[in-house]
Amino acid sequence: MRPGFSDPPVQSAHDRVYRGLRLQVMHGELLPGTALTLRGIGKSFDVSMTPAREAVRRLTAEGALTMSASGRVATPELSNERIEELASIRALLEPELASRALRRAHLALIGRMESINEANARAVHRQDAVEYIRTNLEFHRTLYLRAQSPAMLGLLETVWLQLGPTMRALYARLRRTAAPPHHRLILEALRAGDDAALRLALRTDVTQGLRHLAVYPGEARA
Amino acid sequence: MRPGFSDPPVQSAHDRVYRGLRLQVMHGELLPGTALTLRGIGKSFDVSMTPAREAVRRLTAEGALTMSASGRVATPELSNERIEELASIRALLEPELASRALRRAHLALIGRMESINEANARAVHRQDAVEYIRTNLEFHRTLYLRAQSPAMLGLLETVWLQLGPTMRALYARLRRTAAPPHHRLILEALRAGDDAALRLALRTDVTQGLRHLAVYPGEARA
DNA sequence: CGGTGTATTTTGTGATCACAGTGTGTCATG
DNA sequence: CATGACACACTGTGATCACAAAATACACCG
Repeated sequence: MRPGFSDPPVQSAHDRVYRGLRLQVMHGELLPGTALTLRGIGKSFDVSMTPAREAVRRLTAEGALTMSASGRVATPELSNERIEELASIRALLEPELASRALRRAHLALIGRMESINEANARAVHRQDAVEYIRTNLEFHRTLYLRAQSPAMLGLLETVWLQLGPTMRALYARLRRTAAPPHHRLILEALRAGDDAALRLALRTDVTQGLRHLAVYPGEARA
Repeated sequence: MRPGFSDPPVQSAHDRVYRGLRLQVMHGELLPGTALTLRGIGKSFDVSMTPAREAVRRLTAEGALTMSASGRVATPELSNERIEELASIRALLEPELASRALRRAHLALIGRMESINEANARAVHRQDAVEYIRTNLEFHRTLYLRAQSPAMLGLLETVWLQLGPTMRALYARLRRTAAPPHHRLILEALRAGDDAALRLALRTDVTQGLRHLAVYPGEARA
C-alpha cells in the first residue's frame, strides 16, 4: 500500500546507491563540505553515472547533500541559524513521536532500547563518533517506530540526514567522555508511563546535544 | 548559500520539469491515482526522459508522487490514517511557524494576507478548486515566510505536496459555498499580537479543513 | 459467449556519448 | 619571485539506445 518505504526486496541500482550514501551521510561518515562526484560515486558502487545521479538528486531533495549553482555536489555546511532551526524541529517532532509511542511501548521495547543504549555507551568509551551517532539514532528510532506515524518519522529522518555531517564534526571536536546524556530519563519515563516527563526528557536530550554548536564561529557569515 | 530553494535564475531542464510538476501536484491539478509516464512528462515539457526521470525521482523523495514496485509513477492515494497523520503534522508545524512570524508581522503583511484571502473567497464563489487551494496555501505561506525558518517551512511544503491531490478530491466533492473558514480569526490574532489565539486559530483552521476526509470509506482496506 | 493463453505495445532502467561550463594547474612574462 | 593568462582535465547535463519487465490487447479455445 505504501511502496518505496519499508520494502527490503527491491534492489535497483540507484536504490543501492541511494541507501548507501544516505547511511554514510546520516551516520556522519562524511564531514561537512566533503565534495562528491557522480563518476566517483558510480565507481565506488560499481554503476554508471545514471543511478548515481538519481541517488544524488533524491538526497539533495532531502537536504542530505547540496548542489552548487554549477552542479557541484557536497555535504552541507550548515550555518548556526540553520543548526538551531533543525534542532528546534527535532524538539518539536521527537516529543510528539515519543508521546505517541508511549502507550504502545511494552517492556520488550524498553529492553531493546536499553541494549542499544549500552552499545551507545561503549561507542562513547571507544571514541567512535560514527558508531555513537548510529546507535544514538537507533535508540530514538526504535522508540519512534512504535508511534505508528510513518510520515512524521520520515520527516524527522530528513532532519537527521541534514544534521549528519555536522553532528560528526561536532562530536569529533568535543570529545565526550561521559555516557549518553538523558537517555536514562527517557527510559525511566517510559517505564513509568509518564507522558509529560517523557516529552521533557526528549526535548532536553535533543536540545542539549546540539546546543554546544553555536560556540565556535569560525565562518560566521550571515 | 542554499541553492535550489528560492533562486529563480537557474533554469536547467530538469528543474523546469520539477517545478512544473510540483505546482501541478501541490495545487491539486492532478487527482489521486493519476498515472504518469516519463516519456509523457518529457513530451509535455519538451525534453527527453532523462530530466523527467530526475524530476520524478525528486518528487517521489518528497512524497509528491509514488512509484509502484515496477516503477510506475502516479499521484498518491492516501489512506485515511495517512491523511490524519499529515493533518496532525500540519497542526504541529503551522502554529509554530505562525508564532515565529508573529513578532515580525507588520501591517503591510496583514494587508497582503487580506487581499489573498479575498482572492480565495472569490475562488470559493467561482467553485474553482485549484485556485482555492492555491490561494489558501499562499495565504499560509505568506505568513510563514516571515518566520525566517526555511527548514521548517520546507518540511511543511513537503506535507502540503503530499496532500495536494487528496485536497483536490476533497474540495471537489463537498462543494464549499461558505467563505474560507478560520482565516478571519488568524488575521484578528495577528493584529492583536495574541500568540495563544494565533496558534489556536491555525490549529483549528488546519484540522477543520481536513477532518471531513475520513467520512466516505469507499476503499477502506487496512 | 466467457476465460485463458500468447503476442504486441508500453514502460522504466541503466549505459554511453557528445557537449558546455568550471576549476585547476602550469608556464611564460614582467 | 610574483602575477597573469592559457590550456587541459574534470564535472554535470541531456539525449539516445538496448534491454527486460509489465501491462494491455487480442485471438483462440472450451
